Amino acid sequence: MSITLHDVARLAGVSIKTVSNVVHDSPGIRPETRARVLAAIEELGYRPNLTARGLRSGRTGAIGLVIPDLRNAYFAELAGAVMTAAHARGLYVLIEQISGYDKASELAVLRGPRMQLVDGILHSVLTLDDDDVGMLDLPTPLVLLGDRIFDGPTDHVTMPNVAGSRAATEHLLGLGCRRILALGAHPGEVAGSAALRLRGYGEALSAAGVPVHPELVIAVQDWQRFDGAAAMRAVIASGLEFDGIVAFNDPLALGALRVVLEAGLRVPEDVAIIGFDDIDETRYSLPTLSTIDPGRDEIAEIAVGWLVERIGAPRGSIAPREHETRVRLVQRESTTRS
Amino acid sequence: MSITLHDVARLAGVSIKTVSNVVHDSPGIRPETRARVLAAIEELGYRPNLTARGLRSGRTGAIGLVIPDLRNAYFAELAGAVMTAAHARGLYVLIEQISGYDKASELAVLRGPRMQLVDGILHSVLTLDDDDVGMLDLPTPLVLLGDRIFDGPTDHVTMPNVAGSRAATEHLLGLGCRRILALGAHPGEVAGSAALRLRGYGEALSAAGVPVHPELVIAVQDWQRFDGAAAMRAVIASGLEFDGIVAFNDPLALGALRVVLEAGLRVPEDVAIIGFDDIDETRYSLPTLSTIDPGRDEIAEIAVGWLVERIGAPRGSIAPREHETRVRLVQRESTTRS
DNA sequence: TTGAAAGCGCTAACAT
DNA sequence: ATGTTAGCGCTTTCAA
Repeated sequence: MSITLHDVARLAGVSIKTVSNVVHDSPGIRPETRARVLAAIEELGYRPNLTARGLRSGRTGAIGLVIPDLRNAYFAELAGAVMTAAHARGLYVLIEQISGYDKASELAVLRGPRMQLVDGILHSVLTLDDDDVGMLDLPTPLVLLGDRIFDGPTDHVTMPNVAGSRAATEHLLGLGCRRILALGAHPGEVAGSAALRLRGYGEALSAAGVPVHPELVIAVQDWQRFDGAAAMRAVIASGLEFDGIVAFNDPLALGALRVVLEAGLRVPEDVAIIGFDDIDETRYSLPTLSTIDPGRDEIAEIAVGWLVERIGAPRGSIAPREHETRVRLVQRESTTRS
Repeated sequence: MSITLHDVARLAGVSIKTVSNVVHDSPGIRPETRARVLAAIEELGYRPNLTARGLRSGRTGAIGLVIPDLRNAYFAELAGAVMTAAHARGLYVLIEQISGYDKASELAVLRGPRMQLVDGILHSVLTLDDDDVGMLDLPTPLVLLGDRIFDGPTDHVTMPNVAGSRAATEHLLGLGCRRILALGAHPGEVAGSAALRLRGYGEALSAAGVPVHPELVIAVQDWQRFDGAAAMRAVIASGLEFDGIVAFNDPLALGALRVVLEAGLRVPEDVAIIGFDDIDETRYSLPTLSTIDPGRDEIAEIAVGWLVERIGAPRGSIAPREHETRVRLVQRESTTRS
């Protein structure tokens, strides 16, 4: 069996209360007592039992991170950032992936048994939307990430979707592009990144007085390289003319890049391409990919901070807050015409 | 406060033992009693407190996964596979990243407070080697992943490093390549993937009667795209002749691919390139990248299974086991000459 | 400044 | 077939 407070207390010749006080640096302990206890702890190699502490205190010291898929580079990088932010506050992170692409799976994870042992949840919303905010009234403190729910019952941290894709589009317009594809639309979707990024695209064109051609808005199923490549094959086969691509995320852009090059077009001379998310890979493609940096570390830092505040505060005492990170356009070779 | 066994017992008019039995599907409960208890559970929305259960049973229901870096695609994909395997057994996964590239950081994570609340640890060894196995004598059941420690005190699951790079090299030899670069060596390293993969490369050449030229073995600092690109720039600048590249992982191969193409060489016609790990990205590069599939799902499945066995068995009762996954070469465009 | 004791919610040995 | 009860290791009043 492992060493308990009692063992330490016995060796030090004090009560367990005193040992506990020493462990917690509580004030009002005579230096010599403290030294004796510390020595006993050292000698026995005592380590507090976190489970027992959790049972007693009602806290586990863990936060849950609910994300769609760790295999997706964006979320893997986000998870890394969240872990860093959490560790800085002495918390650990329990990552859960949403198993299916539907509301039932998403709610199942949030309500599931695993999220029982966390003090709070960071949730990157996948399919839920404003109609479902009622379902988010969990007993556990919650902070939302992503772009599907804005008027939820709790804090929300997001990236500048509209401003980002607007900046991306303006960047291509500045290069002289006039027939810019918007790659990654989800037709019929109202909430969600696809809708917001499409809005930014439209705003940029309108502001520049460039007509918005519906045929330049390219729908895709998913946001993987595969989808970007497939969609671009169809575009090229159809003979549609274009001179720039604003892709709604980096994998889409990389998939499109590949097909565009295969078709014998030059990037950025014939077609300028820009992505969104600034995943690591964009630095190493050929050509390197311009993109929008979503401020992942900033998102993680704010979200964890807010969650910690909520965990420490009485339920309902904090009004929902909203934070959007700053836009930063990262220009690389795919949009740099010499 | 939350609902406890007592609340349910009171409502159902039974003792907490009976409720506990129902929750655990223990045999010997009259159907009508069970129905009554189930109804009470439903009515009150009772959820067992996992912390209390953990304190009582000495199990937490969690396993720890200690990996170098979630931002690395290989480990992110491995983590996903481990989570899937763990969930199938009703366990959750606590991921920890090793903060620094040194033995102290690595041991700190293994011994750290967070690994206290797991029943067992899956550890992808980063810097420890055979000299350090003594340090792995943890109180917690442990299964090792990776290629640095083979004669450790516990189970070890690995991929076919030697056989994989040998197969990769043989594949290029089969295409007619005779001056094949080995990209990714770590000079002086004995344990670790780099040494093993270099051995496989040498074995293939020797078996084919092709001389091993030391200048074709290219050392790199790290195994990122950046390093592959930098090393290849130096190679090309030096005027060294080569007609194939066996890269020791996929990012190295992708970095090299980029530089080779920039230099005006054709892939695979002038230079055939093959990587190692089969990360998702290899399906989408231009050209797509041939690689060695390390059997990630198989690794996760076996490792979690063995860890569960160790958790359930008395300490020291299971002799160390070893499992190496099967080699599978994935041929894609970068080595397909028509 | 330190000690004694109750109890967090659960499991399991022991009774009935 | 079901009930009683003693802890798991810790925190936390309440006393001394």
